[in-house]
Formats: sequence, C-alpha cells, structure tokens
Amino acid sequence: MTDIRQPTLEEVARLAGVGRGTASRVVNGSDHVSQRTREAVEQAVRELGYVPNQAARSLKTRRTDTVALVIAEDEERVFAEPFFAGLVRGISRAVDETSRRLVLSMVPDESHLSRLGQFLTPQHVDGVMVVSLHDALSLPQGPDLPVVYVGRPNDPRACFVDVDNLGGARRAVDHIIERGRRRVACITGPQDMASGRDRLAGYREALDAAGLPFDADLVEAGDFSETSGARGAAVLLDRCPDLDAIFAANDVMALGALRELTRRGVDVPQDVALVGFDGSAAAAASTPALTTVHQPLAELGATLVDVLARRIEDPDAEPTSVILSTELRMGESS
Amino acid sequence: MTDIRQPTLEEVARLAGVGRGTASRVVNGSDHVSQRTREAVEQAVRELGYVPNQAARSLKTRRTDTVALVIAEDEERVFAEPFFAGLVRGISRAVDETSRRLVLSMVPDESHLSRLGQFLTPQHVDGVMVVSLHDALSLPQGPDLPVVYVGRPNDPRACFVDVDNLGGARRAVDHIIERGRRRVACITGPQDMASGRDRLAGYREALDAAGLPFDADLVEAGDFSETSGARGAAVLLDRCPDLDAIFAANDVMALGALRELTRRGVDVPQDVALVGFDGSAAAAASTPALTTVHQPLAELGATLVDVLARRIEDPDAEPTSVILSTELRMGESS
DNA sequence: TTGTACGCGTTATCAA
DNA sequence: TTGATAACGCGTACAA
Repeated sequence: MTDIRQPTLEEVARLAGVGRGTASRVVNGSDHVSQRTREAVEQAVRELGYVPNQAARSLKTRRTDTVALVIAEDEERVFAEPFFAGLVRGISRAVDETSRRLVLSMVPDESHLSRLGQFLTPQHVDGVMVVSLHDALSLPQGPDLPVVYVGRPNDPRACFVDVDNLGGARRAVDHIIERGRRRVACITGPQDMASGRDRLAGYREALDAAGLPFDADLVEAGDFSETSGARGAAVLLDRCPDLDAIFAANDVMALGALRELTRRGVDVPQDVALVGFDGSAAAAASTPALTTVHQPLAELGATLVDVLARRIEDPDAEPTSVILSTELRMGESS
Repeated sequence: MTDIRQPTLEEVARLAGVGRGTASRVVNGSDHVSQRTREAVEQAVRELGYVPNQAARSLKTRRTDTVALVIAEDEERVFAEPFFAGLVRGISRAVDETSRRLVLSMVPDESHLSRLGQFLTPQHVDGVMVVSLHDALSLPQGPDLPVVYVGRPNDPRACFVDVDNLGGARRAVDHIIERGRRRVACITGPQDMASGRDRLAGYREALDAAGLPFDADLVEAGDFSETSGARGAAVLLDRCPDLDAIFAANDVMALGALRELTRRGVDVPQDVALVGFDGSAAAAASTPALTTVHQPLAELGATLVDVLARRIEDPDAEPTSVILSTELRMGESS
C-alpha cells in the first residue's frame, strides 16, 4: 500500500528545515520572508507535490475561494440557447484567470430553491452571480453574501452587469428604417424579463424617432424559443402581408422566423429584413441573411467576475452597475 | 451591524441544552439518541438556521461530499450537442438525490489539464466522473481517487458506464434492412472515440448478418457535427445515387443529412430511410422522418452516480462496468 | 444515552 | 525575518 495521504504543510516545513508558519507565508506569497528560505520551501513543495488543504484553509480564513453561478432556468433551456452557452463560457474563462473556482447550478423551479439556500451561504461560497432573468424568482440568500446579477434586476440597489438591450434594439431598428423599411414588425421576448421589455422599448423608440406610428398589429409576443419565432412570423405575415421587416428580440426566434419565411418563399432580406439579438457568433455566421445585435458575452463574463471580486473585497462599497454596449453585425446581404 | 457569523454546532447544543457531541449525532442522524433530545436539537437547528460547516466537516472526516464531472471537450461543443445536455442533466439530477454536490468542469485542451490536476485530489473531491470520449486525452489524477468513465475507456481495468453503441447500431441497421433496404450507407463518428468505432462496427455486423456486402463507397467519415452530416450525405449521394438508406452515427449528423436530403428533394423516408443515434428526446420528436436509437441518458446518469458512490464507499472492490441497452424509436412514418 | 476532549491542516498573533 | 501557539468548527473515541 502506498501512502494515500496528501503531504501537509508541516511536512513541507520539516523538509525545508523551517517552521510551519514560515512555510505558510511562502505558500501564500507573503513579503516578509528571505529569498533563501523561500526557495527552500518552494523546493520542498515541489518535491512533495504539496497542495494546500482547502478545507483547513477555509476553516481558518472563512473564505471558500469559490463563487457560484446560479442560472434560474431549466437545464434544457440553458443548453439549448446559445446565449447561455456564451455566457457560461465567458464567465468560466474569467474565473479561470483568478484563483477561485466556479460552481454552476441551474434552478429549474422552486423546489430546487431550498436546496440552494443551504448552499448560498458564506460557508460555501464567497459570492454569487445570478442570472435571474424572470422577475418572479428571487434567490433565498442572505444579505451577507455578495451578489452580482446578469441583467438588470428589480432591486435598484443591486449590483448588476448587463448588455445594452435598449440601445441595441434601438440601433437595430434604426438600421432597418434607414434602409427604407416602413412596416417593421417585432417578435418580442417575454415581458416578465427586463431584457424582453427593454428590447421592445428600443423598438418603440426607434419607431418614434423616425416618426413611424406604433402599430400593435405589427407586434407579436414570443418567448425566446425558436418555435415561438416561427409562430410569430406566421401570425405577423397573415395579419400584415405588407410588412417589410421583422425585428426579433433574440436570434433563436429570428432563426425560427427565418425558417417560416423561407417556407413561405419570402425573399430574405430582399422582401423582409430580419434582425435579431445574437447569443453567439456562430448564430450570426451560420445565417448570412440575418443581421444581429452582437452581445459581448466574453466581456460580460469578465466584467461580471471582476465586479464580484471587488464586491467580495469590499462588501460595503457603493453598488456598481455596468452596461456593456452592443454592436450591430450585418448579414452578408444587408 | 447584524451578526454576520453563521451559527455553530456549539450554539445549537447550548440552545438545546445538550452537549456538542449529542447535537452532532442528531445532525448526522445517528441512532443512539433519545427521541426527546433529538427533537430539542432539531428545534434549535431550525431556530438558529444552522447549516453544518462543510470545511470543518471535511477537515475532520477527510471527505468532501463533492464529486466532479469532467468533460474533455470544448464548452462550445458541450453546449451544442444534445448528448452532453442530456448527460449533464441526467447526472445532475442523480447527484441531487444524494447528499453530495456536483462540480462540472470542461477541459477544452491540455493547457487546462494542469489546473485540473490540482483539483482532482482527495482533498477536493471524493470521486470523479470522466467523459473522455477521445482516446488521446488522459486525466492527471492519481490512483487514489475513485474514477468512473462515461463510455468505454482504453484501460480495461477501469470502471465505466456506457450505452450499448454496438448493439444499438446493429439493431438500427437490422431494422433498416428488414424494411427491404439493400444499399445502406453510413456516416460514421470520429474513429478516435470508442462510440464512433462501436457504431460503425454495429453497422458492419448488421450487414454481415444479412449477407449484404460491405461497400467502402457507402461509408463516409463524420465528426458528429451537423455540418459533417450534411457533407457526408452530399458525398454519399453523389457517389452512390442508388443508396436507399443512411445510418448516421449520431442524431446531429442525421439532422445535417436530413437537411441535405431535403434540399435535394429526396423523399425521406420513402426513398431514403434515415436512422441516427439520438442525444435527447427532443431531437427525435422534432423530426418525425427520423428513426433514432434512443440513449437512456437519465438512466446513464443515475447508474454513473451510483457506481461512483459504491466505489467511493469501497475503493478496493472489483471494478464494475455497466452497459445500458438502447431502444429504437421509430419516426412517425416508418 | 450523553458529555468531554482531542485532533484534522491551516492561518494569524505574538514574541523572539 | 522567524518559530511557537492559539483558534477555526466539527466528528468521534472514550469515559461516565
């Protein structure tokens, strides 16, 4: 039987011929240690393959070096929508750059919420990032845990990072109108999400600015799913055969709409200009007929992790909120 | 300032009027405790909102109550392929049933491997589930950590849980042949994955059993991506215009093939029967023209977690390997 | 059945 | 700059 136990700091210290305290200082990068002993300890660490015991460290420091990413959405949906993929990817990368670990948990419904409550305590995580897109759901974490939201939450005092949904939608529709389209339809996102509401608001703003009337017949509710995009397009085409553009509140619905348009033999984007919010570069690339509002998901992740880190550092600081600007990416034929 | 500290077991014991040891026994569900004191302690736990300190517990018990799921694949791919979504979902659900937590990490390339090595120690996790589909990649974890693989690994002594790729492919192609098809083409998966090889082997087996010749012209290599499925179908159709069926090694490629077939105006499944391996029920449901080999991903997750739990319990036990049977699900028109 | 006391590996405080 | 030592919160062996 080989020795199963991991080497302890005590053993490292002994091998290096120093006290445990000194070894600890070296491992944690303290300044007050001579070059000679530092090297001796580092050598011992390498030799023994020492890895700090996180449990003991946490017990003492009351930090866990772990942050949680809570997505208030069903796994199905998280995996289906490119937005989440890009988001998780961006956050994951950003956390990798730090010394912290990331734990991801998806919360499909209320029943999983109580389990999570046990976990969202300072004992388990140093902070939490919440993607609580729907208004209703509120997380059961105490006020003693730093939280940063993805997307603007209801609580105006909360920290959050978001992309410029309103501005992005506004510019997208501006762009359509500049190209001479007058009957611009809209397939909205869910109205119980800020992102859904903001993108609709951007659509209205652009209409107003151009002096175009708001026509309720040109607006159809969607839920960010491809099916709802296809259905939305079908309804809109039936109701307003004269429409010459569709703004979909996300790319998945735009894809659904595109499919419906193609099925009907509509020339996209000659007859109908199609614009959506994209969740990933891939979506835009794969459908050249589609112009998209590009969301900087990598940047979003980085910013999010940064804001959370700051907040963990100093929980009493003034709450920060960041809104990242979006960028319009043309399909090849616009 | 409110008191930020979480209540300790000591405080629970004091409130319940018992010793700390007794409180611990109640929390951990020991038998040797009277009904009266148990209730008193439980009451105190509720009153104080006590949550056990995992760090302290780990330090003492040398267990972490955490298992890792390592997916040796890029995030992009993990999120794109429904197989992974179903897998993660199944495992996630299964772990939720236990008292353990799950941490998920995706390993796109070698560079992330060293970081992981630090984490894959008994100090951080009790065991690990590895989805190492490609042959090349081997994880840097010591022999002292229980490991269960998803899919048959190279090491014959390793624990694993897999779906019956060979049998599933075999039955799928059997099914096609029984319907009278004689020129059955195949779009394979990557041949550096056991699943890719096994499904191709199943295809050959079915051919042999039916006395049909193996024709290399009818086989085209794919990589499980939709694009490769479409390209595979295109190549096959050009090379063998007389083919009357296509067996794709996964559903994503089958979808790609379907798109190409539709584009060419081929009648599916009248002229060409199409069969794939599905990663999720949704894929099969959305394309009635497609017959799929259904993989029991929920069951796979449950089994996997169960096998790992056993192995954590008794690391010296004989390695177990489980192969779950698949089920052929007909499209509506077969 | 219950309480006491020790030690898990670490960081932090305090003298030296 | 360094080494001893006291917690951190918990499980458990042992004594009662």
